[in-house]
Amino acid sequence: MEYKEINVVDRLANTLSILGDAARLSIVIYLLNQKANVGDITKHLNMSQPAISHHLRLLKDAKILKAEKKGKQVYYSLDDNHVKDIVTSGLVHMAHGE
Amino acid sequence: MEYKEINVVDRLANTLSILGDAARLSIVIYLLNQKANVGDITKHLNMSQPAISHHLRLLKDAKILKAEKKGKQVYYSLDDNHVKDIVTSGLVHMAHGE
DNA sequence: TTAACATATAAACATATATTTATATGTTTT
DNA sequence: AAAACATATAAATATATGTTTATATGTTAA
Repeated sequence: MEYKEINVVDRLANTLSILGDAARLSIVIYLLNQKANVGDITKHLNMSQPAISHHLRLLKDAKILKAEKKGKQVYYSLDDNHVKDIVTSGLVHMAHGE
Repeated sequence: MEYKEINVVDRLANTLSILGDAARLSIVIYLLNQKANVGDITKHLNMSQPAISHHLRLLKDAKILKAEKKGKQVYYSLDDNHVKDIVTSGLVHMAHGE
């Protein structure tokens, strides 16, 4: 018997809700083609460092990002390609939409 | 000059946040292959009718669903195929994921 | 080992969101 | 026109979420 029994719809809803925040979505988009550490991301988004860390934790908990410690910085990158398709397909659609 | 100047990222984030709720996502999935009225949806989701109406309004405001009045019932259906790809691709990924 | 740096955590606050209960609006049928 | 029905709206409440400020943890450099 599985550890937690959550259906596909609930899991997808959770993933989409995590992606459904402009700050987090910007982070994910920034990381579509590169990995970056917290300082980089903080500068890129122009937000406070604790706020960024908070969002990064949510993204990591949702298995959207993974973290890799390299000296005193922590580099974040996409955990896999599950989300990449959703985001890029979303971006394409938005670019077309009215 | 445009009425409101919202960039692609903000609009996508908004769409994803609307989809990122289990009740609303269930409604959208239910409507992937059919249109249905509020009563149908209410029975299908086993929620209160006002709660369903509330979610339907959010989905309509986000241009995810459109409404069509037919007698005393209101039929809801996908507004276009923008969202269909996002949801179906999301479902596929979740079905594969761990 | 102390200082400087990078990131994470915690508490506090403000805001947003979902759900219920009650009621209103609009449509058809009798 | 009244009754029955389908849906929408409003107010109230509860809960969740994002941001700030302050501080803690862990790592490298001096």
